[in-house]
This record gives sequence, structure tokens and C-alpha cells, in this order.
Amino acid sequence: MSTPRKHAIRPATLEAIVEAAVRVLNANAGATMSEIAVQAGVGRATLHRHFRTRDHLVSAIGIRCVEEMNAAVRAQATAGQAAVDRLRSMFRAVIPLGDRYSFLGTDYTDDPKVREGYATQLHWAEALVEDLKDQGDVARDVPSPWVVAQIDQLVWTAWNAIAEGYLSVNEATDLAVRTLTEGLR
Amino acid sequence: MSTPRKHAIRPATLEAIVEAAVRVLNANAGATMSEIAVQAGVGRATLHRHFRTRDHLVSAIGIRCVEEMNAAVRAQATAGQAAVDRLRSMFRAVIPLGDRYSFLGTDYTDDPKVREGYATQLHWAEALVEDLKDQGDVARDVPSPWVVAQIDQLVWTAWNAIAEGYLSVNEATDLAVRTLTEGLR
DNA sequence: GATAAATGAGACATAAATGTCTCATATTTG
DNA sequence: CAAATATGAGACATTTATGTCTCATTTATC
Repeated sequence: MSTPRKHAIRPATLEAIVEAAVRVLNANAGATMSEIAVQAGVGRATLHRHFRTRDHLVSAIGIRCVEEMNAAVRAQATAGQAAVDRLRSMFRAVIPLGDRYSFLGTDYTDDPKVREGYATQLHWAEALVEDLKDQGDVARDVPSPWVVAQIDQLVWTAWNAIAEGYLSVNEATDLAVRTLTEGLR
Repeated sequence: MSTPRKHAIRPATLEAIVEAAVRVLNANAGATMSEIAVQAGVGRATLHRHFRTRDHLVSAIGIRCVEEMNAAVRAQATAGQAAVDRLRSMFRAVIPLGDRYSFLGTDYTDDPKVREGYATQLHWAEALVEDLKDQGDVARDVPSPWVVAQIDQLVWTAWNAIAEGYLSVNEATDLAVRTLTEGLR
């Protein structure tokens, strides 16, 4: 759907468009096609040539982000590890993507693929939380949705800390794990 | 500025507009004047009569929200209390406002009054964090911006838990405090 | 009840973004 | 080098939201 029949696209052009779109849309969810075209260093017509409508573009970006996230998580998920270590690996993989991910929160895409990818993530997180409870890293009386939400928020907080320059990726990762399990006392 | 010279406004009308605007803008940051007018049960012309432009309306709502927040915090802030209790009071006062507050995150208002109110909140939170550290509720080695961010996020998580119906206000408040200090272990 | 004023409904002009199209130019591919 | 084709630039029509204005109707105030 995102690649019309009649026109091929040069890899460099596609790359420029997608990267610019991710950047611009994360900064401003209501950004216009012109803005994106300018940031991509590409003619506005070229945008419409490969993404019929703005919605198509937004969906494509949404799919890309969600797949990126899932790929990052999958790449880090080693089977035999303890739950806490898997949590840490996940944080480490996902936190650096925070700035690309944030856009999914605001600019909700109705695309089924995005919903599906998001559901996959949720499912994965729920399983992790269950394991964390099994191994005593999270108390049983805490509602799982609360833990999942907390993990989500920590990703954002951590990325923000890195973006503002007061923590490194490693420090932020450790602090996120610590915040979740031990708290800040 | 928000109340033009020539036209007065009926309290009921103002109330309807402001409430609808808060509701609609929180649900969708890009909502149109028409949508807000419809939700308020008011003619679109009436909106423009009292808020010259859309920006004026958004600013007015922003100011309202920030003042509401500050008022809620101030009303709960008892002087002699321990830091943790002040944290708890703050959570309890602010969490129920979560749905009105969230709009400030996305629809950034450039209005100086909003910035000022936001700065006040930040300052207040920083002072609280300092006290929490003094009393040993938060470890000294945790960067204060991290703690402040965490508190901010917890308000949102807590409100969300209430909105989804799996926690009461009291439960969410307690869990927020617990999550911050003890963690979820 | 009479006067004044706020509101509702809708017409209107304007601005901005979208989406389509054409043609000249640049780039790839053979 | 030559042919094919992707791109850039811009014109164009269309849509959508904004903001202004008028006038009839409702509401408040005396």
C-alpha cells in the first residue's frame, strides 16, 4: 500500500523521507507534508508520489517504529536469563529509541499493523512482569497493568534524562531497573 | 485579554465553553473550534466572541489548568508535615486532575502565565525532593530531575489506573508513594 | 412588561494544507 | 553514450478551519 505500482523509489530518497518524518513528527505531531519534505531535502510531490496521503505516511512511520522496537526487544531477549536481567536488556535496547517511540503515544495510528505490533509489545511486557513476580522481583499484590505502565514510563524518563545530558545510557538503564524494583530510597 | 471589551459573557456560557474545551482538547490536541462549540452546546460565533482566536482559547485553558493544579497543591500543603506525607497529600490532590492536566504536556502553550505556573510547580517539586532526600526517603545519589520526572509520571500512571477502573484514588495514591520510595519488590 | 444585551444560526472572505498534474532536469541503467 | 525513469519545481483545484459580520431570537435586568 505504501509503495504504489507505477513508481519505484530510490533507497536514498526513501531513507531521507522516513528519517525526516520520524524526526519531524516526533517533534510536532501536527507537522505538515511541506515541513517533512523540506526536512527530508525532497520535493513535496515526491512525498505524495510514494505516500499517497498524509495518513499513509503517518501509518508507514508508525509501522516502522513499532517494528524497530520489536526488533530491538527480540534481539536482546536471551532465553535462559533471569527476569531482572531480561528487564535490564530490554531497557538497554529500547531506551535509546525513546525519541522515535514517543510519537506513537500522541499520533495514534489506526493502522492494524501498528495496533498488532503494539499488542505484541504489551503481551511481551505482561509475560515479563509475570516472571518478575515469580522470581520475587515484583510483589504479587501490585496490579500487573501498573507495573507495565511503570516500565513504559521509565523508558521515557530514561531517554529524557539522556537527552538532557545528565545520565549516560548505562546509568539510565541501571537507574530505571533500580527505580522499578528497589525504589529510590 | 480573554474577555473582550464590548461583550460580557454569561457565567453558564463561560463554564460550558471552558469545560468542553478542557475535555475535548485533552482527548485531541488538534481539536477544532467547531468540535469544541458543539461539545459546549454553544454557537461557534460565541466562541470567537469571547476568545478572539483559537490560540487565545488554548492559552486560557492552559492557564486555567495550571492554576487549578497549583491551587490543589497549595490547599494540601500543610507546613509541619513530614516530606513523605506532603508527597502523599500532593499525589492525592493532583491525581484526580490527571485528565485535565495531560493536555499541558502535548499542547504546549507559549503563554507566559502557563510557563510561570509550570515553573512554580517545578520549583515546588524540587523543594519537596530536597526534603525527601534530607529525611532519607530518597537516596542522595539519585539525580533530582529523575525524581521529579518520576513523580510527574506517577501522577499520570495513577490517574490512568483510576480511569481504567482497577484502582481507587486512595489505592492509587498509596501505590504511587510506595512505587517511588520502596519500589515494587 | 419593556429595554438592553447576549446568544444562535448562517453567510462570507481568507488562509493553509492536501492531493493531482505537467514538464524540465538529474540520475540511473543498459 | 543513450534511453529510461525518478525527481524537483511549480501551477492548479479542492477541502477544511479560521475569523468576521449580520440579523433574528432568546435571556437577563430594570
